[in-house]
Amino acid sequence: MTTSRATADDLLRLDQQICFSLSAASRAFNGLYRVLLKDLGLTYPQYLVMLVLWEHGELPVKKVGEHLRLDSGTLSPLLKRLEAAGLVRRERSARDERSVEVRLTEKGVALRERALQVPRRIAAATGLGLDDILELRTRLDSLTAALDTAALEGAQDPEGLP
Amino acid sequence: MTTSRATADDLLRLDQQICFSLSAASRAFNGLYRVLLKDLGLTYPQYLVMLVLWEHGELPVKKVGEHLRLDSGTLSPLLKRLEAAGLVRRERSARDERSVEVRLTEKGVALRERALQVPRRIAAATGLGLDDILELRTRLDSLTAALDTAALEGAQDPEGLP
DNA sequence: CGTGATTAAGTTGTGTGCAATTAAATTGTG
DNA sequence: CACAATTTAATTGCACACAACTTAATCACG
Repeated sequence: MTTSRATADDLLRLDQQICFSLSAASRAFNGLYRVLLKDLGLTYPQYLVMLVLWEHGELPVKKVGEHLRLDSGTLSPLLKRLEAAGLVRRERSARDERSVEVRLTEKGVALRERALQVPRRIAAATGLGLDDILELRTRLDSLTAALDTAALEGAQDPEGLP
Repeated sequence: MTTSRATADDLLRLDQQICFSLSAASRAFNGLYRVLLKDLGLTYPQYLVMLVLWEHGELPVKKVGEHLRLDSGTLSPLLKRLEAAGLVRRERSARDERSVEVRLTEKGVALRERALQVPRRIAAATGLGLDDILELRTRLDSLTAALDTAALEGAQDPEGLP
C-alpha cells in the first residue's frame, strides 16, 4: 500500500489540474459570452437554442434537445423564458399532440442580425487562429465521445490496471 | 449587406460548433465525474473543494475560492453541505474574525483514500495518454487566460476588423 | 482616536443542468 | 378493438454559478 502511495498522490494532484482546467475554461467561455450576449438579452444556453433555431427554423422541443444534449427539464423553463421575451412561440403539434413545436417570431428572426457579430468577437478573444479553433473542436468532440462511452459503461474500474 | 452575408452565416454556424463542443465536453466530464463520485457522496464541485483541502489541509474560504475561481455565493452553501456531511468544519478565525477557516474532519481526511482511484478512472475514460492530457490542459489554461483578458477588457469590438 | 474605505462571508434572486416523476398521446400487439 | 409499452413535455427537487446586496470586521489616514 505504501509502495504506490506517491504515484496515487501525483495522480490526485494531476487530476485536480485537469478537471480544474476544463471547468475553468468552460466558465471563462461562459463569462465572455455573458458579456457579449448581455446586449442581446440572452444567456449562453439561450444563445445556443437560438443558434439551433436560426439554422433550422422550426423544431420540436425533442429535436432541440438532441442538437444540444439538453433534456426537457432544462429546455422547458428556458423556452418559456424565450417565449416571454417574445423571441419564440411554442405550439402543440397538430400531427402529434405529444410534441411541441418551437418557432421563431419575427423578433427572434430579427435578433439574428445582431448576433452575427458575436462569433467574430469570440474568435478574436480566444487569440487562436481558425485552424487552432477547428483542431480544438475536434479534440473536444472526440473527448466528449470517449467520456460518454465510459459513463454509459457504468465507469467500471479499468481492467488490467493495478 | 448581401455581399458579406455568406461569411457571417458561416461564422455563426462555426460558432455554434465551437461553443457547443466546449459546453458538451464540460458536461460530459461532469457526467462521468457524477458517476464516479456517487459512491463518495460528492458532486464534482465538492470534489474540487476536497482536492484543494486534501492538498492544503486548512484554508480560509477566500483562499479556497482563489484556487477554484469561485466566490462566496457559490462556496458558502457548498461548504455548508460538506459540513453537514461531516467532511469539513468551518470556524471563524481568531486572528481575523471576518475570515472563516475550513478544515478537514477525520472523516474528510479518510475520504481521500477512496478518492485516490478516481483520477485513474478519469484518465482511462478520456482514452488519452498522459502527454495528451498535459497538452490539453496547457491549451485550456492559455485559452482561459485569453478569454479572461478579453472579458476584462469589456469585450470591445476587435479593432481593425471589418 | 475616529471615521470612511476596504475586505470577507453570507444572503437573495435568476438561470441553468440533471435525475426522478407525472401526465397525456401514440404505438404495438394480441 | 383493448391494453400495455413507449414517447414527449412538463414538473419537482437539488446543486451549482454568478450578480447584487448586506453585515461585520479590519485597515488606513488624517
